[in-house]
Formats: sequence, structure tokens, C-alpha cells
Amino acid sequence: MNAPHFSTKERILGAAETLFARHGFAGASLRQVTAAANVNLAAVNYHFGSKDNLIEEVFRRRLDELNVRRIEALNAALAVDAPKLDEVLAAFIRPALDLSLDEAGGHAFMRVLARAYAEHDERLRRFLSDNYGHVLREFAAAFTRLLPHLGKEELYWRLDFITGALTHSMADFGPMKRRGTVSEEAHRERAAEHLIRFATAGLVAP
Amino acid sequence: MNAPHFSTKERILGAAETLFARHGFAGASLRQVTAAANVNLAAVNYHFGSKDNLIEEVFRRRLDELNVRRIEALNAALAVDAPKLDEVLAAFIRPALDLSLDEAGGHAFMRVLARAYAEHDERLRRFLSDNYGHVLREFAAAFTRLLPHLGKEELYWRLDFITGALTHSMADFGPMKRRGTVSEEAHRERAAEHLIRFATAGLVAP
DNA sequence: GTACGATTCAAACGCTTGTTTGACCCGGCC
DNA sequence: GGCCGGGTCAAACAAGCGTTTGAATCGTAC
Repeated sequence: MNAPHFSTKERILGAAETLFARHGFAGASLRQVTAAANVNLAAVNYHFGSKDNLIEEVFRRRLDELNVRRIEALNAALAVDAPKLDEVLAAFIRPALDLSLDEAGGHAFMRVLARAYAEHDERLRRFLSDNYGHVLREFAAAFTRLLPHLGKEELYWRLDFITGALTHSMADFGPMKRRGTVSEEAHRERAAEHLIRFATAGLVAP
Repeated sequence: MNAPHFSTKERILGAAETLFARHGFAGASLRQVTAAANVNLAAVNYHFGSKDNLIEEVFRRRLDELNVRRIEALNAALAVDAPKLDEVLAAFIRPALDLSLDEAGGHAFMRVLARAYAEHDERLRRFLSDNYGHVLREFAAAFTRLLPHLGKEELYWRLDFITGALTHSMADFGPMKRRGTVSEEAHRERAAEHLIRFATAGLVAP
């Protein structure tokens, strides 16, 4: 499943991402993961300590990069004289899209992320909020300046809606079946355009 | 956990809903479910046949009513001379809100529903699309008449975004922590108002 | 009362789970 | 050479899983 020139750790992470996306954290067993990664069962506990740690590492690997890219894109969008709302929004949305297009398991990761939102596990939630929260706050600050008529509460609600819509559509749960004639790439590109248009309008609503 | 005057079947369904929401379908065991329901372990297989059937039944119980209420609300919104967009939208959103406010496990059910979207299980997806699809199509038809400038693809994308935002916020994953001073009821009521305002603006975007 | 179907129960079934163990392999260093 | 330590391996561990079984219990109709 994974090219042999990847390290054992990387092969496990890749296989785990795919299988967690497909069957959930509890639903995918370490035996499935290690078999898919062409690795001995004990390798997971040797390299990661436990299944829970493996789950965290699957998140960390992707989220670290996603956060960096979002912050970079945000700073770029804010560097001009008159920052535009749809470009700040794109700074939030496009890095996630790019990730979901990533050669390897990026698409799978978006489904893993959606699962994480559904998990009520306290440890996982704290981990995500610790690694995720400050990015959301920076975006919120930028939006506050661009949309001064919006109250803090109203703004946070709308960002929450956008997060839900983004995750939902990137993980392609919904009824929007990709047509056979449209490449996966083009399909997601279109999703981003649609979402930015939709969310921009939603944000500027009175 | 459940009042003794409920039947064994009902107690199992209630406990299963809560525990599936909390730990996922694979993560919640029948032993946990039957213990929470104060019922013998074998009762699940006696009354439902299997764990998979129990999962389906958890969905059927809530979705049947949700669909009926949505269709009723839609028809009511369309019965006037000039149907309004935000009222059609409310017909989609409010029944889900009401369900999530339901005395018993309605709130838990919204989280179960979010999990179902994340499941890639073919059987479950088919079951949901069979029981859910026609309602979405009816709403799409109503929106098409109200928003003739929107192409079919654009409309379906936007409905998908709304579904994602609705599920995400109703299951309260996001950073929007309910304040201690605001009742759960008021909190969700406000969510519905915000979402309707946000989604209406998003739908009428060019 | 007794017979009957529906329901509940404790116990066990075979199987899979995450984790641990101790032997083994192999490259670099003394 | 010998040695060491990081890595891999097959095997086993106890615990938990969904499901099945057969006996015990219930309410009801005869």
C-alpha cells in the first residue's frame, strides 16, 4: 500500500489515516493498520506507545502544516492596503482544500477530521483545541476588523457554520456526487469557489 | 438511566443513541448499551437481531419523524401566495432544531447523525439516502423555484453547505461554548436564527 | 391449575482487540 | 573478532467483543 522507501513510522501514519477515515478510530484495528502498512503489529506500540498516541500523531502531522499555511495565507491577505473579505475567507478555506488534494492521504484526512469533530472524547477535543484554537482566533480577529457591524457572538456562529460546511463538503459526505467526467481535483476546486461565494455572502449579511 | 415504564426496546434505543453519540458505533459496545438501559445483554439480539439492525433502528425512529415534520413545514411555507426564502429555509432547519431539543436524546441524535455522515459504510449510506433523499429533493425543488437564477449544481452545493453547517452547529462541536447563563434551549434557538440569517444570505448570493 | 408463547436471564461460544514479551537481526564502533 | 542498541519479529497475554444457547420466568388463555 505504501512505497517501501518510506520509514516504518511514515507507513504506519499513512495507513492509519486511510483506515481511520474509512472505519473510524475504534473501527480500525491496529492489525488492519499494520497489515496495510506492511509492518509488524508490535511496531505501532514500539514507535508510538499506544493507539491513542498514534491517533494524535495522525492529527499533528497534518494540522501543523495546515495551520502554518492558513496563517501564511492570512498574513498575505492582510498585507495589502485594503484587505478583501473573500481573500481572508480564501485564506481559511484554500489551505484545507489543498490539503484534501494532497497526493497521499489528504482527502482521507479530511474525513478523519470530520470524525474527530464527532468524537466527544475529552482528550482528543482538548488536543485539537490546543493545536487549532489560536488559528481560529487570528481569523476571528481579522474578520472582526473587516466586519465591524457584526457582534462577537454573531461572528463566531458564522465561523462555526463555515467550518461545518467546509468539513462536510471537503469530506464529500453529501449528495453532491462527483460526476465521472470531472476530475477529483476540478471537483474540489469548484467546491472551494462555491463555498467562498456562499460564505462571503453569509458573512456580510446584516 | 431510563425510567422503568419504558419498554425494553425503547430503553435500548435510548441508551444506544446516547452511547453511539458519545463513543461511536464501533466504540460503544452492546454491553455498555444494555448496562445503561438496565437490560440483559441478550435483549439486543432478541429484539433487534444484531447490532447493525439496532443502529438502523436508532436512525429510523428519529428520521421518520424529522422527515414528516420537514415536509409538513415545507408545505406550510409553500401554501401562501408568495413563499419566502427564509421560511422555506426555516422549514428545513427548525424541525432539526426541535429534534435536537427533544426531551430525551434528541441532542445526542444530532451527534449520531454527524457520525453517520463520517461513516463510509455503504449499507448505512444507502439506508440514509433511501430514507432521506426524497426530502432533500423536495426542498431542492422548492428552492429552485425561489432562486431561478441558480444553476442546479450551484444550488446543490449550497444545500450541502447548509446541511454541514446545521449538523455541525446542532451537535455543538465547534468553539461556540454555551454560556452558563444561557439555557440550552435558548442557545439552540439562537443558533437557528443565526443559521437562517447566514444561509439565506448565502443562498441569494449571485 | 396448566399449558403456552413471549420475554428475560446467566453462562458460555469463538473471535478479535490493544499491548507486552523475549528472541532475533543487523549496521556501526571499539 | 566482539559488542551494543535500535529495530523487527512471532508469539502470547488478558480483556473485551457480538452472538448463541438453554433454562428460568412471566402474563395470559384455556
